[in-house]
Amino acid sequence: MENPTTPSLGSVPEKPTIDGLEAAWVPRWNEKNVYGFDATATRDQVFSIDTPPPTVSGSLHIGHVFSYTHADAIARFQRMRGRKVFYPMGWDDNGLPTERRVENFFGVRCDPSLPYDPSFEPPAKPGDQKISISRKNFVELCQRLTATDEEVFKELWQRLGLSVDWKLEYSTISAHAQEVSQRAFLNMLQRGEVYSSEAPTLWDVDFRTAVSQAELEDRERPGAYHRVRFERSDGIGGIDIETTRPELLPSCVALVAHPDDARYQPLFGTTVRTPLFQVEVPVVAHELADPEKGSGIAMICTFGDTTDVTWWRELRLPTRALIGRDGRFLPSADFGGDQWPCADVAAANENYAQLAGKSANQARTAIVELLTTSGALIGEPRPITHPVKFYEKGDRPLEIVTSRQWFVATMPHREALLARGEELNWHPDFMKHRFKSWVEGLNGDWCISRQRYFGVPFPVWYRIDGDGIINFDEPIVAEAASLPIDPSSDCPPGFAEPQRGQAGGFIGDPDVMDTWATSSLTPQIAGHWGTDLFERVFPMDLRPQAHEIIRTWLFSTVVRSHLEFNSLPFTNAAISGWILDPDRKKMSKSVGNVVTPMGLLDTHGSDAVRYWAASGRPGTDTAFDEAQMKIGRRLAIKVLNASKFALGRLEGAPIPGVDAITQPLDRDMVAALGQLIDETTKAFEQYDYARALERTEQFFWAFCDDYIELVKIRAYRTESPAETASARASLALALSVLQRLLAPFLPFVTEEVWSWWHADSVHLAEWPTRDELGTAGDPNGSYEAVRDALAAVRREKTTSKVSMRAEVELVTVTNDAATIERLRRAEEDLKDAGAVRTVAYVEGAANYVVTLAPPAES
RNA sequence: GGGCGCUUAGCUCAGUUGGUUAGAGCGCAGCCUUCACACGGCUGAGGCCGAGGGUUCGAGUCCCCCAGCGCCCA
Repeated sequence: MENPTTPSLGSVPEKPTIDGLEAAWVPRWNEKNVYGFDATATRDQVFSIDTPPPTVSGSLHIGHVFSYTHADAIARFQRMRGRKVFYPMGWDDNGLPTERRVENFFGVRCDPSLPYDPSFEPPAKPGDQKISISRKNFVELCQRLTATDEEVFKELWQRLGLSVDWKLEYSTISAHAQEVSQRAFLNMLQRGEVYSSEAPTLWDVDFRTAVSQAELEDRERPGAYHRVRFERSDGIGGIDIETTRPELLPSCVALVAHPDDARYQPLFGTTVRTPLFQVEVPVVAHELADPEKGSGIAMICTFGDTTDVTWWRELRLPTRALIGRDGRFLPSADFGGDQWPCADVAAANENYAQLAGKSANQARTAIVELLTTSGALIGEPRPITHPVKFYEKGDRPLEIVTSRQWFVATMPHREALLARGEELNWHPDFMKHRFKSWVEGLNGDWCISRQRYFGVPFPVWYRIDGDGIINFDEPIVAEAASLPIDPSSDCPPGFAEPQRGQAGGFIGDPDVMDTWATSSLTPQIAGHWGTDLFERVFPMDLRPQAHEIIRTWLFSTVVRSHLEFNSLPFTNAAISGWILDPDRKKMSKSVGNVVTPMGLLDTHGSDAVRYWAASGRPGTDTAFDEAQMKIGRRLAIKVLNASKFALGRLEGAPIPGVDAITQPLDRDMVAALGQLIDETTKAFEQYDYARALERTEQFFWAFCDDYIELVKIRAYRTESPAETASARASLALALSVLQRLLAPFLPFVTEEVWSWWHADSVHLAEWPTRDELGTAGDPNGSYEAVRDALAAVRREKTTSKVSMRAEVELVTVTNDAATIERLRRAEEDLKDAGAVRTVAYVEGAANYVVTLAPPAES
């Protein structure tokens, strides 16, 4: 390595401190465009990162700091290796979380039927009663709030030291992101990969929107098995079924048992009558029926759960849906209609009247009463606890409601998607199983439409025929050049605004896209799909993210890229773990709210918090541990002090090159340094930042505690120029290498100390290589042998309760010949570091006898 | 029910193709008012590597089985 500089330490503070380094360096990095992407770089020179866009309406928690630090360490490593790093930051502002926050923050509610009010201003303080506003007004408030959220997030990210190129900032609600979303949607439509259909869909009755399988979660809820008797149509006996949802009895379309179930085999093909409603339903066979569950025979209703939907579809059963979009039973049912044969319509309607307008819970109470009275309820309901499907952000169990939705046809591509999962490099590798089991468990196409307001609209309209019937099958698509459009305010080609909603006219698609339908396009959005830039960054090199969104973000991105480009969207996925409470439980809200990321950065310093984060191994859940941050802080301070001291030894004269490294101790230390470079480089190449940090840290402390101590006097000594030069060259080399190896983890303190002897940023310096060591490295065992002897001297001083500066009269080293030779060649260093006067050597089993000098007369 | 991961010192964790007396940090104890660092330094005491079985000259490391914890999927 060349060291043309003569350190001039005029800029080194007398008492250096790590406090305030963030405030000093963030603006300078911005000014000097240290992290700017070189948009002229060719694809092979680029390292591109598909940064997760955080949901801005949520607050950033410590888990974000954790995983974003991991990605940043990798970005910094790649940048120092000479790659042109494409590291954007996006904001995910679409979707329900933002809507909810806007409703609460401003005290408003969206009513799409209202006209836009350009002069609307929300009240200074939200009132008890929410104000209804138009969709456009609502969206404006969403944008206003997310804009301020984004500023707060950006400040935190900069403070944390993320080496993002802020010129590449994007948001998922921007016109650009909308344009990309709509274009990608239209491409899929053209290729037949997306379709709309009136079908049973998972439905949240509070948000009144469809949700997708990826947004489900099971929650254990109390319920009860109700044993209900159906009378056989032939009049010879009844069949008892068990159900947790007796209120769906009027929606019953069949009974089902396993085809191999001998108890029910004779009944397949026969019919039974539902109690209370006297509807004749068949007894059918299907393998999904569980003989172990309840009485082994179940009622199929349209629709109680997703299994009902499967049975309904595969067995071609009629539809008798009775739950509305508000989760309440419809006002009436068509008993006796074409699809609804009924032996006693009057009784059925009378009983149904007890359910009409009620919620599921209320209806359950009512029907249990009716069943009890009629004698069809056998025994008492048996309480159980069972998993119930919820929308992850919802408070009431999901219903299944038939509605028109847009779907991406994922099911035909399952095998191909599984192959994509295999093709992707997962870090750690075992995370691939999450993807695999998710794809294998898919039970339907991906529903991407949401009946919400704040999101990307579908760029289509529908013709209304002369009779006022909407033709959903042949949507009018927006012209590519016009994107992005909002079909609720923009007019389709060939129509005029007055024709909206009129017979013979058109109507816009009312829905918005699922948030994942947009964020699955982050490579296209960030990389400006369609421009020259995209070719330079796609497929991305790295997707860093947490494991909880493998089934959503990672999966959906793979789907979109597979369909659009027939490739993976990124070649590597680095999956971060979760932050757990110190008691190993999932981080609780209460703790997360008390311990804000910004507060931690204030208390410990950004480098310290990053140190804690980078200590968490890839994919491993990590305990929230402020003690670890204190250790990181200590390391940062040590970097500061050790650098100051070492540079002080180098001051005043040119630093010799590596050819000057001639002393065995120095050459052995440099050999170890070379090994460290190999190890950390390899670890980083495998995305194992934690190992790189651990090894570097370990080396660094030994370097400070032992090597600097051993050579600090020699580096000053003038009577033996070669030995002095060797010490000075080695110190400079090791210091330079260590500062650079630590730079991805401790960007602030390393930049500070680097600036004391370099003009350019350490973050643009070259990642250390063995080449720069020249032939200086020579693994000869001296470093370890001398450290061992020094430890023996220190041990004696400690047990004798004297200062480390106390003089030692004699050290008698007993050891094998080779070790003795190593020590002999570094004897002066040992004497310097241990204040030793004489060293004697004896061959034999390893032992040190340290004789302290009598205390000096004072 | 299927799958994945974890179980090593009081705590948090390393331990990369199996190789001599198992490592680090924190904490703890003791010492050192040291001229880079008291936001420090030095030294030390702590472990039959979750249980059982197997392969091997040799197992924390490989195989089988069991248990506990966590997560993913159904």
